[in-house]
This record gives sequence, C-alpha cells and structure tokens, in this order.
Amino acid sequence: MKYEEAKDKFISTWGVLGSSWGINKAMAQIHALLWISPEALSMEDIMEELQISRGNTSMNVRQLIDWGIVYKETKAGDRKEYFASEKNVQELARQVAKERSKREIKPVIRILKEVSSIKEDEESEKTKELIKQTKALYELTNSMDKMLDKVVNQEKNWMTKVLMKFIS
Amino acid sequence: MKYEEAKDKFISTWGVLGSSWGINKAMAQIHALLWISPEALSMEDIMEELQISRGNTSMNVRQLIDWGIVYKETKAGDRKEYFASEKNVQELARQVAKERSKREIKPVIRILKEVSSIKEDEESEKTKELIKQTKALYELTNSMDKMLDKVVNQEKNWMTKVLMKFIS
DNA sequence: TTAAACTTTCAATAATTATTGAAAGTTTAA
DNA sequence: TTAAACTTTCAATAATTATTGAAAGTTTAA
Repeated sequence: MKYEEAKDKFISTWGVLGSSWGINKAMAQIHALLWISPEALSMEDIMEELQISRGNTSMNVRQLIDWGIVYKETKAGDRKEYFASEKNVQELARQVAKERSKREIKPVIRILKEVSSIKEDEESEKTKELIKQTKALYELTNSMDKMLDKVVNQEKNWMTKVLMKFIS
Repeated sequence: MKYEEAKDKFISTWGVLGSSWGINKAMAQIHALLWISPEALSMEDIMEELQISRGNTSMNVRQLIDWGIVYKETKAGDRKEYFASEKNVQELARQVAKERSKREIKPVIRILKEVSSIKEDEESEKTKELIKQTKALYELTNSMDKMLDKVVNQEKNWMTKVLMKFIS
C-alpha cells in the first residue's frame, strides 16, 4: 500500500468509526487528516484535501477546538490561521473521555438517579421494577463514568499502565 | 415524581443517550421499556406505549434480539409473541460490549494495523508521521478493545469487582 | 386444507442531520 | 481609515437515516 492509499483509507475509516459513535463524519475526518499531518494545515488545505466546503470546515474545526483536540497556530507573516492536532494519543483519549462524560454521561446519571429514587404510596410491581432496574443502570453508568474520570484526571501514561494491568 | 412521569423520563432519556452514541432511538426506547417492564410485552403493547408503527417495532425488536439483549417469549394458549429484556445489568453490558467490539472496533483495528505498517522506499516526513500516529492509535484502540474483551468474557460480577478496584 | 391471527418486508415518505455557499463579520497591513 | 484577506454565520438544500403502513409471508387452530 502506498502513502496516498493508506492516508485515504485511514481518513475514511476514521470517519466511519466516528459516525457509528455519534460523531459527525466531517469532524472525524478533519481530525484524522490533522492527526497524520506533520505540519499545521490551513482552512484551504483542509477543504482541498477532504473536498468539503468552507463553512463545513469552519464549523467542524471549531468543534474540534471546543473538544480540546485541535489547536490554532499562526505563522509569522501569514494572515491565515493554521490548525494542528493534539498529537499525543493519551491526551486525545483524555479529552474525548472528558467531553463525552460531561456532555452525555453525566446528564444521564442525573436522570437515572432521579428516576430510581421515586417514592410512591402504593408500591406496585411496576414501580418496584422501575426502581430496581434504573438503580442497577445508575450504578453501572456511575462506575463507568468514575472510570472515565480517572482517565480524565490521569497523569501521563497512567492509562497505559492501568490498561496493561487490565489486559495482562 | 409519579410512576408514569418517571417511566416516560427514563424511556426518553435512554432514547437520547442511544442517539448520541449511534443507536437508533426507537431501538433504545424499546429496550428501555422492556428493561423496566415486569412482564414480557407483545408487539401491540410496545407499539401502543411508544406510539410507533408495527414495522418499526418489528425491525427494532429483531435488532435487540440480534444484539442478544431481548428474548422472545411465548404464552401458552396465546398466539402472540412476547418480548422480554435481559434484566441483568452485567449481562447487558457484556452483550453491548461484545457487539460493539465486533461490529465497530475490530474492523477499525484491522485497518489501523494495515495502514500503520505500510513501507515506502522513500521514507518521507509525511509517511513517517502517518506510521507513527496510526500506530499510536492502533495501540490505544487495541488496548481498549482487549479491555472490552475482558468484559465480554467476564464471569458474573467480574466487572463490578474490577470497576471497584478501578475507582477506589 | 383453510382462514384467522399474527409477523416481516420494503417502497414511499417523513424527519433528522450534514453540507453548501453567499453574505456578513472580523482582522490586519498599508 | 480602508480595502484586501481572511473567517464565521445561517438560510437553503442535499444527504442520510428513521418511520410508516400496506402487502406479502408465516404459523397454527380447527
């Protein structure tokens, strides 16, 4: 496999993976492109490489910056903005874990807690089951989120160490 | 909060969570409904509760069965099929981990491995970076997948134990 | 067997989500 | 200041994904 082929395959695969985990394809592909690019790329560069519009590029680059996995760079004597990916894989995982926990898991935990602690005068079968099952889900989700928090607050290489322990 | 309100809140929240992780809303909501239901429900019951069509119900119930987290049940002297959720939270996590690993992670790992092991005569900066970065991603994804495999092959309560160790 | 009671399939359509591109906004060099 | 070089916004549109519902298929009781 040649460089160009490998690059295209990686970018496209990353886009597909993103989609199946609820991440916009363009966002995932821009990330992939920057991830393997030795230097920062301009808006034009990204548009050109991925064949997407200026607006699309602008919005998705901003989202990546919001997620904390892409940075703006400037070049002396150049008015364009350039974008570079966070290159450390631990830090990438850390940021993604952090954002997904904050945006999606924590709100669900709040609801699960709320729903699993209803009190009804007449304790019907249905109510008991609701409480029991949502409580179980609350506990699982909570444990997984605490694990994500650990990843988020990791010191460098923490995750590798733990994962190693995990899989050994 | 009353039972009905709690139920609706749970079902709707589970649907939203599903969507943001790439799982069809109807599928997530049917799962939520069965998860908290003390008895198995018929197609009609599900259609009625969630206000969705017969076709939609049929397809998504089948998917849940494919995922191994919903079972068919029959009642003596009744021609309808009834559907019941796997009720054990560990087993639910186990099955979801298994399916997502198989369907989404493992194929990506294969591509990452392939892409990260290209060889080019002329080793340009770009090629080096591609290899380095996709290799790092390969290793991370692989570790996470091995972790999922552990969850998948867990004995009962294995996960709880490990998660406890993790978060303590 | 047959016909009633169910489930599944799938083309049409609706709903949602992503993308475009032009206009508006911003920044900076001169 | 101004105007060129950029970026962002957002309404319109395209693409994708989910849903419907009627027709076809299947199962079972009689």
